[in-house]
Amino acid sequence: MHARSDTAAIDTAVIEAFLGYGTRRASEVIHGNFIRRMAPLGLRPVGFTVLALTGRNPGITASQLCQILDLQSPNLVGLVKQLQDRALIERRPHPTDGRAMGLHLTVGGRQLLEQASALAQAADEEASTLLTPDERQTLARLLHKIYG
Amino acid sequence: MHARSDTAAIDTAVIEAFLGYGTRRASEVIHGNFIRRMAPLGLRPVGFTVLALTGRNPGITASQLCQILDLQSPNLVGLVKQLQDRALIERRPHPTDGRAMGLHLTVGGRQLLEQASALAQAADEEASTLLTPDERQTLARLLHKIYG
DNA sequence: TATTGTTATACTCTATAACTATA
DNA sequence: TATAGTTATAGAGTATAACAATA
Repeated sequence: MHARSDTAAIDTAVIEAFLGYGTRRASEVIHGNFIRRMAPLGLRPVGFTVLALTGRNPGITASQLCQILDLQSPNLVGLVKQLQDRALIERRPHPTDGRAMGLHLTVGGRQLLEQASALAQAADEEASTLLTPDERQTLARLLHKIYG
Repeated sequence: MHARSDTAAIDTAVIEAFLGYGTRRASEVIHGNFIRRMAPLGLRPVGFTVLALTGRNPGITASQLCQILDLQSPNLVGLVKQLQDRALIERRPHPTDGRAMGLHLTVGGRQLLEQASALAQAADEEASTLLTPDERQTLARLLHKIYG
């Protein structure tokens, strides 16, 4: 459908009062920007966060990523495998835990992360043109009080 | 996995700076509260918003719902059908457009919406206990500047 | 010609159960 | 006994193409 029906007279205040609705809709807007801009790099939101966390925390494990990003480990396996196949990350034996593998960025992974970070920043800014820098910082702080 | 690895030493600031990350994570927290609390009522987030919008805007069409909620119409068909099968909403011919059907709440639908609204409010509050009433209002306002 | 609503279908994301190897 | 990582699988959410009826 190519919807063009008139919605001007519809009262939406009843759902916009909910933070669950506002966070979801705002998330989808930025998510859409992100997907579109990051498509040429072959990165999706979770893949980007994995690259970013690995870049800042060399040797991080899949288990730690799952805890921080609230992922189920079976869903991370394939993603890590893809990043490894693309030679963006390496898996090395964990120095003290024989069960675990430490993740590290390759040179190519670090280069891609730099490009991706700029695009992620652009996706953020595209969605928040109506916000002042102060408001953006306030928004990030209030959101962290919910998920942190 | 039952992750309990130590994440205290992990630097997460690099991703928490992004509004895309913050909105997504906050959305997932409230979403989880919502799903858990709303399960006994058999309502999911989108189903709730459809009931709420229909309750406040009797005669609203599927096309209008799709525009407001940013849904693809094929994905709304089954949901409306379910709500209709549960006798929560009725579809009546649109007064001026022979193609469209106007949606209306039944008495049971209005009763369920009342219960669901209270649970949705509880899901919001459970997630925002660290926010003052002022901060919650500010958060809703800033989010609306992104998705509105 | 465009829009409403529909069916069928595919793709992504997420969740659960069960397994191994190691702690 | 518990955790790290893996496999297989199922469910939910979302997307596109194509269609009939009406504007």
